[in-house]
Amino acid sequence: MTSASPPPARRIGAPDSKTRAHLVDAAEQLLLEEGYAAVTSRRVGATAGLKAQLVHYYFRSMDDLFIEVFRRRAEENLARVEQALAGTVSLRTLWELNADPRGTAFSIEFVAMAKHRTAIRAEVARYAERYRSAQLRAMNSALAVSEVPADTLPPVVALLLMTGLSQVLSLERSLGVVAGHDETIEFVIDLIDRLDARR
Amino acid sequence: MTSASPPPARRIGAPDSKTRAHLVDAAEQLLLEEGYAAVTSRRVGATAGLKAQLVHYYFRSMDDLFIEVFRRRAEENLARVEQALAGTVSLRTLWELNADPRGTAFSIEFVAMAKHRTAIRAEVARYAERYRSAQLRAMNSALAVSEVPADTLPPVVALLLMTGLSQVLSLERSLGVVAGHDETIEFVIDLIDRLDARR
DNA sequence: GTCTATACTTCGATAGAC
DNA sequence: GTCTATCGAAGTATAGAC
Repeated sequence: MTSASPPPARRIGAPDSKTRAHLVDAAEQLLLEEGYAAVTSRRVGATAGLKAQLVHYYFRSMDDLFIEVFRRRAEENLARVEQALAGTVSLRTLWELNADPRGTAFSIEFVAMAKHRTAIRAEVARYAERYRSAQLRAMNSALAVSEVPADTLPPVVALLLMTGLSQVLSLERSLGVVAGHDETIEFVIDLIDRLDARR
Repeated sequence: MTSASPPPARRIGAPDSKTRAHLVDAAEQLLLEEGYAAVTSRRVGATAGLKAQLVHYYFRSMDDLFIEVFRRRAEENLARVEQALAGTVSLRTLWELNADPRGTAFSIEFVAMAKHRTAIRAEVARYAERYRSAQLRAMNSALAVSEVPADTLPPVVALLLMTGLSQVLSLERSLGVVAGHDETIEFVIDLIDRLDARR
């Protein structure tokens, strides 16, 4: 659990501080409502009802704050997927985990940041691999149970198609572009349910 | 072609100025290389080798600059798709137009911005609909030629799957997460080519 | 028509007070 | 251990000189 920036000699607040948690909450809220560019120390402070300088007391840099926001949700999300994976998971469940709009909004912000900020990219990439691997295990078993042969539809392909589709849908919806969405969702869910019924 | 902001009483430079075009170039370069947060008047000026204040002479606001950057590329892109559409287009061509990594990088930035900035959202949404419609016409004809019945794979569904997949692939690649990519691309291209061969 | 001098705001970060 | 006073750099935008 190494830190993002090479350590400058400065005192940093306790990791379990309640104030610190409030700051992370405020940062997350701002991130989702106004995008990463709105997450400045001053605005985070104001949103949390605290002084802006506290952000720099609890976090070495803004990147460190972002990473904390990311980690908190990523771990929670990963836990959810791994829990759903405990039994034999259905394609339907897998689809619904992916389609969660809250998750996609979060993704957009962090992917946009990750493209240009090394510390954040490392964190996002690490999580993406773990997430992918968990999902792939689930997809493997789901397709096997429904007796879909791997040369008809390899699990990785199914997973990437699924992920891509739910991202595009969510992303377009956020723009107000929804032509064809209902038809597509209906088609996909219908297909998924037919496969799930084979088990 | 209305402007984004309600007009403040200030003089704005000629739209066909060469200096103005240089600023747009610089903004685009910065956007792609460092993300939208790096596109500030000062940095755009420095990149173009010009005074930062010129940005505000040629553009009412930074949003107006972003919209200009967007429009220039969007129109060019749309023209490319519509041109490819002139004859009967193959699925392969459609795939390749979508998979262009330069386009996806551009998309990420503008979609991230559009989520939180109304003027930009309006512009992006308008373009997205035109683009979608052009692509859909192409997909319709391509699938019809290959005799894929609409109840097996509706064109909208095919299009959204294709778009989603190419976006996810490009996005993950930018993070350095490429597990399963080659296999997926091979599978999809193979499928596409088999369908194209039926024509 | 084109550009610059300048104003004012907000940024991240630190040193040091409690 | 916790918080605040303060700094220098960078942000957008305008009014007015050429």
